[in-house]
Amino acid sequence: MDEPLRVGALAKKAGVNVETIRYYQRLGLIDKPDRPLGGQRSYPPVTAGRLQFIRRAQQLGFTLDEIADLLKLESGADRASVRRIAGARLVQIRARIEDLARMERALADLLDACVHTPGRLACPIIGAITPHAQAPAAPKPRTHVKR
Amino acid sequence: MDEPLRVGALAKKAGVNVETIRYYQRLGLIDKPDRPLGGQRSYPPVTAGRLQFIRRAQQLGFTLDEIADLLKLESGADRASVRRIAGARLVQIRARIEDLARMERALADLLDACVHTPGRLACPIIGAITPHAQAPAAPKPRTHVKR
DNA sequence: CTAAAACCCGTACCCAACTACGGAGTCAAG
DNA sequence: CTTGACTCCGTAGTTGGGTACGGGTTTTAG
Repeated sequence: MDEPLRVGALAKKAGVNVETIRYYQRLGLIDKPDRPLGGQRSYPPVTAGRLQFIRRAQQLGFTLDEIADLLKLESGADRASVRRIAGARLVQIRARIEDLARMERALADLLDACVHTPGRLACPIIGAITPHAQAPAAPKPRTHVKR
Repeated sequence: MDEPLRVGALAKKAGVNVETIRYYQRLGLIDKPDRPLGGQRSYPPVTAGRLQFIRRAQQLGFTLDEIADLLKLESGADRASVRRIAGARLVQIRARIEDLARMERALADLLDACVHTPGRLACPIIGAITPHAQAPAAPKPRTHVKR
């Protein structure tokens, strides 16, 4: 159970698409073993572990870029760097959650209002979105919100 | 204050990029006024309101596709359709929040563990991601997870 | 030995929401 | 009447994480 695998077998073992493996190779996330003169590459079984590392890190919200960094630190004792990466990601995740929570509240309130508004009045959802004549507009016409 | 505007002025008034206006025209979100024989288009000032409608709807989490639908319903009394669109978006937003909340908890716990683990032990973050030798692998070798 | 399966590789495409570019036309000021 | 700002238009690039295609080679099953 330690024999080398070819891409197809490796992909099956790790539960990813063959194309994904090739993609990760292009990104430098996994090694590309030498090709024996025109032949087909064979991968050490540990590569499957690397692929699973990547998948788990993705589930924790890391980007492939960050995962590349984490892989460099994988065996190292550089916990400070790992914490830095994880901390940065955590901050981003929290910011995104707050963003979405704001949307959720606003939208839920509007839906509620819509349900409880008598039918012949205007829809509160549309009302909330529609600009009412001379609104003071943006006090700060700043750069576009990067969504 | 009701004179027609050219794209540049319209863009400034609405706080968006000129290119964005052209983009929305391609998508059919805003009208493209006729061009007077080789000349430049002029827009009625209400178009700025339409652009603000779009921006506000975006802030509520609607996609441009959905916004196109909402714009069709803008003046209509079809509250049921508006509620359907808003409801669907709300469900998605909530699902995304739960996703992120899971990540947040997991990552926060790991960071915490990392901080409270003596330095010479392995980093718990890396440890959590690393596949530990012969894990039972996937109990369900199912089709590729559509992420 | 032959045909099917699997591999290799480059390239192009997908999603969303834009942004950028470049050449040509137009418009207003000096 | 020229300069410079603005507009028009099609096309292409961006980000992130892949997927798809197609033609050529290699391996493997029968």
